[in-house]
Amino acid sequence: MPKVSLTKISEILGMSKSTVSKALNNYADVSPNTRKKVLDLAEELNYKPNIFAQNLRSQESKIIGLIIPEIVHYFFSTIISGVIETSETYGYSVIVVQSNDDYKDEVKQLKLLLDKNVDGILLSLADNTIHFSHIKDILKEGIPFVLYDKTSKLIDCNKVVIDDVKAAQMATQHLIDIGCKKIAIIRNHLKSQTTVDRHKGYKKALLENDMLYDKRIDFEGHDVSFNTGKIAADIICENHKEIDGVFAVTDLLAIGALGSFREHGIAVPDQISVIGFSNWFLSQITTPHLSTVDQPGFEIGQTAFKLLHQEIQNNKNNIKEPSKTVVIPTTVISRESTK
Amino acid sequence: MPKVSLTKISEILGMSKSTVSKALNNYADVSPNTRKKVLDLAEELNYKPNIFAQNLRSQESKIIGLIIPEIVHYFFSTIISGVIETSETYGYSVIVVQSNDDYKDEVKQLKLLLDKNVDGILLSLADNTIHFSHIKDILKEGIPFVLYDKTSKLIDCNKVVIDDVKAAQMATQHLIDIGCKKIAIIRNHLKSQTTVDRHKGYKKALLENDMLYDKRIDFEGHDVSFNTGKIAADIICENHKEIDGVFAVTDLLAIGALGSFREHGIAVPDQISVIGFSNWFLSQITTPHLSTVDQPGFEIGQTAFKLLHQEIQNNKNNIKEPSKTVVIPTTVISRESTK
DNA sequence: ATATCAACCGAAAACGGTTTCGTAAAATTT
DNA sequence: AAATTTTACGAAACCGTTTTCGGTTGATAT
Repeated sequence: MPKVSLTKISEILGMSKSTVSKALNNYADVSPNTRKKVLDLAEELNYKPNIFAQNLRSQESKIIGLIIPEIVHYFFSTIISGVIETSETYGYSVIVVQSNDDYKDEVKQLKLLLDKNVDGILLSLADNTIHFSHIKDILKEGIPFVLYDKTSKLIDCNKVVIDDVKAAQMATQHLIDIGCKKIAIIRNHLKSQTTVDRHKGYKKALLENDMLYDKRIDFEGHDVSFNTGKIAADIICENHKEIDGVFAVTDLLAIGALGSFREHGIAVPDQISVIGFSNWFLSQITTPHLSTVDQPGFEIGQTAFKLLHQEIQNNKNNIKEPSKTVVIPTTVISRESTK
Repeated sequence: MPKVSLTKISEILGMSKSTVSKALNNYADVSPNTRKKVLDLAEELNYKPNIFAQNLRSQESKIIGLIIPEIVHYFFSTIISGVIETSETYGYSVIVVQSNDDYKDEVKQLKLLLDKNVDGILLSLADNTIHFSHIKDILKEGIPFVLYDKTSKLIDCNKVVIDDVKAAQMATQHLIDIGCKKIAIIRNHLKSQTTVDRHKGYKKALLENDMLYDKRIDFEGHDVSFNTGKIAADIICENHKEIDGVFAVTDLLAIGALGSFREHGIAVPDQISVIGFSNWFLSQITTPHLSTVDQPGFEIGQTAFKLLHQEIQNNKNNIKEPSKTVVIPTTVISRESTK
């Protein structure tokens, strides 16, 4: 079955490509009569415009690129979902690639997307990205670009983030509000910016409530896994009977701690309250259900796309706007693990 | 900064586009001398071929479409990951769209991808898809297409699936092997094909071990959620003390059951063994860790892409191959919840 | 000296649309 | 009846690349 092109239609109808094109695109200078003839035949032959030709002409693909650290990750998958659903309503599609939270891959994927001539790019920085020339290059070229979630002050572009400091502070404040007197933090190293910020928020809450920051109950693991949370909580059970509240910088750490407490026969929340961070799906199905901070991935993705789309429009109209950073609000979700 | 095209390079160098193009594409009929001049200037001007023009010429985009029922879903996200990683090594990108497990959306997204002129499509059928004309149409057009996970015998195309019957049988057999005498099943309605098959596998295992299928301990909920699992297990605790094994057709159902058993003070696995299905991430971090059936999403995605790629190649070479169905093997993962 | 052949290059068509601009015919105004 | 405007259409350029098909050199073989 031969593809039916605009040219073919024009030949059949004995008119020029121009007229056919105009008829199909609702131009004013085509008579109702010919318009009908064109539309009818197009319908009959099931004509679909060749998008490659349209892309070439318009120099745009209506496709954007999304670089995500990890696809198999609850929080990030909600972001993907937010980006994809929103972009669809604007007539855009999304090519998704993965950086594996690695600088090398990030650079590679960025280049790959540029080679595909996407209309814009959404990126969350890999953990170990400390040089930004690859990003500054594309900003210099004027390619629409927005950073989401993991960003850097050293890059001047549109961003959408959450306020990790404030969110962590609210989580800690929640523990204080329900009566905790000695609150530990479980976290990973301070090379991750989010961890730095959440750590800061934790200390800020303590300070504002005239509680002392105690280095001995600041548990630093080498990652944010279930096991790391478990190990930290093991130490709490053995050496720190005075602790009655735990703020874990991720839900996974918190759930690991929950497991340890159960094994040690320590009742949550009666003896110790636990709050996590991110509101992963699984925090709803632990026993007890985990209190946490909702980090609205869908909304982050949605907002990121909208910013990008705005940039794309501005680009077309030669408008330059100063960069802005949108902060998506977070909320503390109180469930069974805090009381 | 104006985009630098092949034409521009040819003008600067005072030669034809043809020669420049050939130099860049390693054609034999260009002298080492001119080749060097072209390559040097292209390098200097940071020339990037315009992919829109290449697409138009070659009539291919090196992009495939992936239609997934739900993005925010552990199993499906592993499939996405498998498709994306594999396609990358073949030089393809992936546009991801979501059907929300709904027929209407499936049709819409399929059309959307076709309009984008993707080189091929990967699809998992929505639960309520019972007419297949939208799919048969694109098969008729010869567009490379493969079904993964949820498929239908009524569609003649390449497929990649798991053997749900066999997997469920193995899961049940595992319970029997460890000594369970009375095994319940927790599932949703039989409108879902996967549920039908897993149900079948459960009964098959019972039959082969001369155990009676008992309708009263075949628990049908209206979905496969945590809560449904919990409710079913509540009934088990109250009315069916004889049950010493539970096969849940999803991990979520199993975890709901686990929660109920804990609340009722029933020890898992000492009093009752529980096995789930899918090996979601969260099955590793429950207490006790959940035994389950590994459903290798990454490999499914990987294989699906490879099949699609084969189809694309065959299409180019005008080769027609008969459809085949690849069955990805599943394995029982024995953890703490069965013993 | 001519015929043969390889090496190198370019003109031009092709992919399939969009859009500008010119113009002939028809309709309207003086 | 002449001047003007509107309507409707088409020619052609353009987007940027690939590839076929000749053709012009210069070197080699006869």
